[in-house]
Amino acid sequence: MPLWFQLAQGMEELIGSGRLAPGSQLDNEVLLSERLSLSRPTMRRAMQYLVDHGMVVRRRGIGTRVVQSKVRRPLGMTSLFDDLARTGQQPSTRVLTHELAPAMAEVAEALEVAEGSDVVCLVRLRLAGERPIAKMTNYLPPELVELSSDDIERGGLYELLRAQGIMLHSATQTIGARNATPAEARLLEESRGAALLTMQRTAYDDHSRPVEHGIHIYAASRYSFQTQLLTP
Amino acid sequence: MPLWFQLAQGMEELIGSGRLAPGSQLDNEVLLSERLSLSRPTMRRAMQYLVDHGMVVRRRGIGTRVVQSKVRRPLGMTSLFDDLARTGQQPSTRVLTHELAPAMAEVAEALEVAEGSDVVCLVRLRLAGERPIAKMTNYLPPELVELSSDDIERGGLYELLRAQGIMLHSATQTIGARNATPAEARLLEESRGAALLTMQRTAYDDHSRPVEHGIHIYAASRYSFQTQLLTP
DNA sequence: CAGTGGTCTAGACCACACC
DNA sequence: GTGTGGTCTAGACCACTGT
Repeated sequence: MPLWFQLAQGMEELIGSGRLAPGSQLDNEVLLSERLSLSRPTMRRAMQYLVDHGMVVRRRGIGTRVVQSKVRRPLGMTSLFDDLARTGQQPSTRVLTHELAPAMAEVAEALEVAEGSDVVCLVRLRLAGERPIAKMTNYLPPELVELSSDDIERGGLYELLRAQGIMLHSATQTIGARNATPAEARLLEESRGAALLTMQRTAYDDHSRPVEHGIHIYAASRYSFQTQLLTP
Repeated sequence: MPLWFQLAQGMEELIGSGRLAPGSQLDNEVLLSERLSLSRPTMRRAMQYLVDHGMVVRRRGIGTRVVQSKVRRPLGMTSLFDDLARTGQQPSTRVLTHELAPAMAEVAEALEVAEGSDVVCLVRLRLAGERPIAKMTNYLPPELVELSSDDIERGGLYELLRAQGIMLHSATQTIGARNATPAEARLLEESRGAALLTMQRTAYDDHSRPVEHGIHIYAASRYSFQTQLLTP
């Protein structure tokens, strides 16, 4: 583990625990690096990490201050479901469909395969406790991956892909909303025409090959997305 | 302008224009830095920028490859509205309300002021061409900012804040969905009970003071959010 | 002015992937 | 092996802020 990362983790711990108080000013980086017998670039690398994760603000001529800690969220997108999982509500997954099926136009375009060619189609129902909150439909190129339904019920899809040596690199998401069809309302235990959150996502590996396309619907009355973003 | 940034921009340009072909491998960083008479750390700083922006993939022992260019979006969140603006559909803004009003509980909490104390309340209607697509409600601490409705109709709210020396630092967003009330449906020219996309956002300046809280609703049939994200 | 972070250099060694 | 990116060091100068 790199020195600078250990350093950053240590400081993150200090900030998170409040031993470095929100709003307080850190010592300057030259002093800090001397005190820890590190070079300044190493110290700066750790500082950069803290800045990138929104934990401190640095200004030339002024110094480095710990950000007033709001709700500390990881960057990027999290969901209510993650929060539920953390706060103890039993989340679970039920596999509804797991089969080879011909790709619809949208899927074929996203996965860059011929329309109508076979792709892995996976439909899962996500539950919090006893109540369903999302229907997640995923499509994967068939040659990439060998999945068992058991594995899928247990862990996340992305962990499985990673375990097969597929390095995820980037993804594009579209978040929208629409009214539920009667069947969807029934499945998610919502009323007729209830508002649904929708998300489509295409994930790419580090060769820019599409690895997964998902079309998901969420019961909006019990689900939302949170993002924390830093203005660049 | 820093050397490494000019370098990064130059390479970004080369990649964007296709003179560095997608999928092609770059020369190793030692060679590149020698050829340009730069130190390796400077070259690495530029490379890091390209990695952070998803333009290249680097792997130890392998090399640096240009990512296959998908739709090149900026990182973070963009919206259909931005796309409309770029593709020429006339976007416009109409100020519906601009007044001092007592803060509701949600707003008071977000802006960290006493419930019922006065805050600037700003309600805008966003239109694409002739059709309304969003109702945006913003609350701002009254002492922070002096706004004219004219300014607001012309430019974005964030540009105005920046012009007043307020440095935005971070924001938290929650994206959800719900059914439109009759009044909302009428305003956005949607049918009764139509699905709406909702977004609440609180923005903070670099002293971690809340600077703005927004409660926005979007006509989901004509609006969605896009995000491009890199797996860290 | 003194103090801060930002940039840049020159060189060393290490960890990993492929042959 | 050989070649790649990743880490670390030591030191220099610059740009900005506040006094």
